[in-house]
Amino acid sequence: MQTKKNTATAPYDDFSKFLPHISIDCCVFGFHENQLKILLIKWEKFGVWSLPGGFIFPEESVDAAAKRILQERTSLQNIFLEQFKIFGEVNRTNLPGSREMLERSEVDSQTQQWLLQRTISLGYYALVDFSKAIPTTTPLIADCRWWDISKVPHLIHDHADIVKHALKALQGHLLNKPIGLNLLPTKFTMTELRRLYETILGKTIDRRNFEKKMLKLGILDRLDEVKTDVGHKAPVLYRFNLATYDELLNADFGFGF
Amino acid sequence: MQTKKNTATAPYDDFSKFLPHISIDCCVFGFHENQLKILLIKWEKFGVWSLPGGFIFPEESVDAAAKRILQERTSLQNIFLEQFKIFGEVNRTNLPGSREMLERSEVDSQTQQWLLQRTISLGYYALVDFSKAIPTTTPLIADCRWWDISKVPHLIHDHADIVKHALKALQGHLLNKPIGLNLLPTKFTMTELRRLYETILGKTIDRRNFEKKMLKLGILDRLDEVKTDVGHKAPVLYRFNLATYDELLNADFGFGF
DNA sequence: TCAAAAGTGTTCATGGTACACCCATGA
DNA sequence: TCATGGGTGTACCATGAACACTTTTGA
Repeated sequence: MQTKKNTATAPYDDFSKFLPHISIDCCVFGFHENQLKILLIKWEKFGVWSLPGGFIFPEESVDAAAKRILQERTSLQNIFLEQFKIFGEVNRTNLPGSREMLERSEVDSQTQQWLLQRTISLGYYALVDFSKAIPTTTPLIADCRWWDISKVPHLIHDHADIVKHALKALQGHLLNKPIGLNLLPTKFTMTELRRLYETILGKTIDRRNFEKKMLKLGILDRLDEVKTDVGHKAPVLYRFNLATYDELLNADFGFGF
Repeated sequence: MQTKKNTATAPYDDFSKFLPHISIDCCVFGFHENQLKILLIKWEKFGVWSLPGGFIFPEESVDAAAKRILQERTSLQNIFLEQFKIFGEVNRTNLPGSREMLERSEVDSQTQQWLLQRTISLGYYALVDFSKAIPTTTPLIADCRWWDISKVPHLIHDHADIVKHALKALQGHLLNKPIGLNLLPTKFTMTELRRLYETILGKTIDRRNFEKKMLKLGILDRLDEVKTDVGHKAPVLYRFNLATYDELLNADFGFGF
């Protein structure tokens, strides 16, 4: 796995350039080896893992800020982003442990205050093609890497809660947002697509019924190409048909009525 | 319709008590005479209609702020609230027209600055029992009343857009949030429930099939009571069975797989 | 030759949709 | 007595769920 270093980023003392009391936290999901992955960062001075996040410039829309933050972390343009929840409890950045952690670190008191102050976090999730994202560190961020969703380490503040809610949102959006399109590489097998659904929903799905249903949706193009070197019968590759996929997403859902 | 006056509210010059750059805007929905209604306020000094909204105190959670804002406007406790979208464009509070409107008003320049500054709005919708909410004015708010959702007047800033997104969220939540429970009075007829669904979805639903499906869900108790004085055969009244309703909402939705 | 996953169809049960007639009530 | 909506059942169709055997490939 590739990791990039980016040394051209804002130092601590630039926080005053941002809007106060508002942050963005992002759950970046990827899919690799039939596992759902999440991108986490480790703060250099605190030695604690956290969701990638950041703050908003006064002349920048919230969506643009989220995009900027993620570009910095993944080196990707055009990331699929969804805002899923606001985390607005008064003490979420000042829980037992947060203050102690900061005080133990070598961070100046002005920065400590910024990081401990009451902050409303806007929760986004992002879907990226695992094979194209390049986890990128910056001077403040000692590590940035993928974690299996079932093995995330202890996280700062309420970030474990944020991940939980992001997963729930992802489940709810599986049928009406382009989740597969954004998490899979351009060409994929039916089994890879099914594993993605199984991982997100947390249950197994009948192989034949899944294929029938997916093909009937009309959003997949079957390619004249198979995936070889897999140790068994070579499976056919598919890709999403963007035109019909868009049509489907824009269609009404009927809601059963 | 009852309207209450509340004279004990913060004057203009108290804005500095709130967190800057963040506001809450609420789409309060009610249901009356088979029509979906929305509660709007009219600013005294600007003469323009707007969503009820407000700001957040430093020591108050976002949800608590939304609750407080709505209690002030409806005199209701325990309002059903859902955060549905963030409105984060840079110029959303400073669109063509906003500045002119404020300059024409008699509002002091400090207040003008507060109202025109870049503000991220957290969009909530609320569902209330129309018959129990009491639209309440305050010294700054000259009018507060229900509008038919199809007849909302011109609104300040991007509030028309906020309403549009709230409606879409409401449609999406119709099957997995307690929409009917919160919009209808305790006792209601099957037709009233169906009209609510029809209004929100914007389409007609077969009367017999709707009743069958609703009853099969097992969330309705049929009462030994009818609604009289209706000019036709007296319809049976129902009420929601909270226990089975909760069970249903907490259940998985299957997502078709 | 063995292990692992691919490819492929049918049956059954459930749920959705379409549809029409008589009844009770208040004006 | 009339207008309005209430109450009720069936037939057809579409969709979902369950389920097993043969084939291909790489190790």
